[in-house]
This record gives sequence, C-alpha cells and structure tokens, in this order.
Amino acid sequence: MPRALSQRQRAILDYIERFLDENGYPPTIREIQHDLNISSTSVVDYNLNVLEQRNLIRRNRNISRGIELVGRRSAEKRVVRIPLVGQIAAGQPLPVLEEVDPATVNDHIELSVDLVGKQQDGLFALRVKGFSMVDALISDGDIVVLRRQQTAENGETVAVWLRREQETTLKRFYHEGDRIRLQPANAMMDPIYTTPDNVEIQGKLVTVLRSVS
Amino acid sequence: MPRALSQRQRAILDYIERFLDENGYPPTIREIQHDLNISSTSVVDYNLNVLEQRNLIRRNRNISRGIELVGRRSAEKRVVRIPLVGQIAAGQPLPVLEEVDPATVNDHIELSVDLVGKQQDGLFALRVKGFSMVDALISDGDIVVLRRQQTAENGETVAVWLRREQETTLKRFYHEGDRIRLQPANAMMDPIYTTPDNVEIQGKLVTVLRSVS
DNA sequence: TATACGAGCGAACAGATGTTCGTGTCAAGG
DNA sequence: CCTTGACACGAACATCTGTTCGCTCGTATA
Repeated sequence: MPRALSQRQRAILDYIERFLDENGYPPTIREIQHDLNISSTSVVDYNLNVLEQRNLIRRNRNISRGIELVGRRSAEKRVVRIPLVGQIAAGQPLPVLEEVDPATVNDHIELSVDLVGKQQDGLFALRVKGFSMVDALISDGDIVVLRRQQTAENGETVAVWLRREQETTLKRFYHEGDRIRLQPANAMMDPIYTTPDNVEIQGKLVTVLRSVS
Repeated sequence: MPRALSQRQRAILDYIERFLDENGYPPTIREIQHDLNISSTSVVDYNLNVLEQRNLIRRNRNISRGIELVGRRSAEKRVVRIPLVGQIAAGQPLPVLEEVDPATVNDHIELSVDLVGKQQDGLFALRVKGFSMVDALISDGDIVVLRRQQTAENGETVAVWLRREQETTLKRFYHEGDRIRLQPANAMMDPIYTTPDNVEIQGKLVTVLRSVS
C-alpha cells in the first residue's frame, strides 16, 4: 500500500472535515460522490475503506452517515465546559450553586482537561472582585475554577466562608488539633488561625485564569 | 407554549448530546425512540419539532441523522489550541519559535477564545520556572500564553529579554523619551529603567494559567 | 504474453430512516 | 358537556443511503 494518500483520498478527507464543520453531521457516500464529481458511489466506498485502514476515519457499517473522523472527537472531549456562576470577593459569600439556574448561566469557560484534572464534576468558575487575594497571587478580574466540596485535606487550597468575619477567603487549609490554620499562598504573609465551627468550606481551588486585555 | 421543556424533551436533548459525544454523528429518530423507550417514532418527531422551535436544535428535512445541536458547533470553534513550546525563566531566553518543530510539540492547551482575544495567530504558551515573576502575580509552574510580537504599546505586559543582564522578565512596558521603563505588575515594586537597545521584546502577555494539583 | 492488483465504473438491492396520518388521552377553560 | 391544545400511539409509506457485484482499464511483475 502506498504511503501517501491519493489525491482523491485527500480530497475526500478534507471534504468530510469541511462538511462536518458546516453541518454538524457527516456526509453520505452520495454527497461525497456528487460534490467531488466522482462517478460512482462504489469508488467513494472503496476510498473510504482505504481511509479507514489508515486509521484516519472510522466507519460504522450499515449506518447512514456513519463516518467518524478519528482524533477529532477526542480532541473535543479534551475540553471541559465550566459555568461561570458569579463572583468571589472578600466581603461576600459565594453564590449558592443550588440557586443558580443552569439555564440562566450563559457564560462558560472552556479548558482542556489537563488543567482541571480527571474529575470533572462539580466544577464552577467565579470572577474575582477586589484585591483581597493578592497574597494567593490572585488579583481583581482573575477567574478561579473551583470544585464543589465541603471538606478539605490538609494542604489543599480552598475557598472558605468565615462565619464570624462574614468573609470569603482563599487559603491553604490545615487542620491542626482543634484549630484550623488558613495559610496564604504567599509565605511572607501571616496565617489566620480559627476554629472549625467558623469555617465553611465552599470548594477547592482547581485553576486560576487571568486574561490580560 | 410552556416555558419549560417537558421531561421528555429534556431527555431527548440530553440523549442527542451524549450520542454525539460518543459517536461523532447524530442519532436517528429510531435510535432516540428505542434508547429512551418511546413508543413511536412520531412522538420523537413531535418533540424534535418542539426543540427546533425553541431553537435548541436544527433539523434538516429528509436527511438521515440531520439533527444539529444549536450552539454546539460554534462552541467547538470557540476553542483555540495553543502549543506549549517550552519554559520561561529569569535567566534563560525564550525558545526561538522558528526552531521549534511543530510536529515535535505534543503538548497543547485549549482555551476558549474569549480568554485570548479575537486574534489567534502567533499564540504560544510557556511554563514558568522559578519565582522571578511573583511581582507579576505569576509563580512557578504557571503557564503563560503570549502572542508573538517584536514591538509593544505603552502599558502592555510583555516578555522581554534584557541583553545586558541576560535575563527574561515579564513587565509592563513604557517607552518614555529615550529610555524604557519596565514596571512590575505589583505597584509596591520598583520599575526597571533601561535603554531600547537593551530590550528585546519576545511577545505580549495574553493569559496566565495556574493549575493547582 | 499472462497475471496481479490498484483504481474506477454503473446498476441493482436491501436495509435504514424520515414523514405522515388517523386515532386516542387528558387537563384546562368556556 | 363540549372544545381546544399539548402530547402520545402505531403503522404505512417513500426516500435516503450503504452494500454488493460484475466489469473495465492501466501499470507493474513474472
């Protein structure tokens, strides 16, 4: 089998890709035949089989439009869509996720999965307001991606609501005996010590995003 | 027309999305019918029409599997693939892009376009080594996305190579008379003053990414 | 020259798939 | 009680669409 694709095979591959982009579903053999001025459906079939053996496409027998572009779908799957549900500021609790109508959220951010880890449930994003988190190298306008969770392991960076202080903060979490130490990412800053009943863990920090205008 | 989708309509919509993810092509009416335990194809047809009127899907008449999810295709297009071409550290020049073999770059990050702006050419990403850029709220392990450019407008944050100091740095750029001021993002830090012949602009900062393990 | 093989051709076939239509149920409203 | 409209049923129908098969052509290869 020759190493290079024939001109016709390349044309078919390009056509499928273009068609998929334009229509959201794959072409039929006859559409390929017609638009590429090929005389017979069997020629298309023949070349599709070649493309399949080269592992460039996958064909699903007896299924109309059953052509998949190999590698294309997986590329899409590497992207996670995360709802941007509100903002996070020092003097303001996080929006309650249950109260956020999924249909209302029209703002999303998209990230490749390697940035958020394998577990993709419970992710949400917040826009940072103010400069209360510069000690965590997070500034006004940044976007933080959190994973919803009520507890934390030592050393994890979490968003917590401090009940007495009525404040949201983003710190490393350490449970030490019967007190809790909240450690700023910046080692120069002093930690906060408080009691477990004062902290309400909102979620774990997964990603920080800054978009420079 | 009721505002909310019926349970069945939502199930169908979810099914189409899942199917598309799994197979790369849309389901037939009968596949929807069967997998959702619906008694008749016409019921599916009926509900697909409702979904179409709500502008949630688009149907292509007389075309098998002619269902498109509205907004989905464009959502894919909203993702940019950026090559991760090396690292950036204080005492080390940026990798020369021309020398980077595109085929060698196997690491990519994917971002939604709103994070990188409309112009998507010349983007590349670097992993930050060391703590020389904490004054720009950028730390070891972060990923910075840059747009390749040799000049800069005042106020833009750029990666520059300082010839005399043999150093890479990331600062706000200000051309003031015949000298150049490089201003750290952190207002507490002092700027660097230097001459134009000493600075080699490598690119403009577009996005900063931090992934917390 | 004979054979093999990649590539293409055209037509017929069978199964996959969208469409249509008469009918039925049920709740809301007059 | 009747009407209306949303929703559902099931079956028949008409295409749409993939598959198959016998055939041709040209270029290597033996």
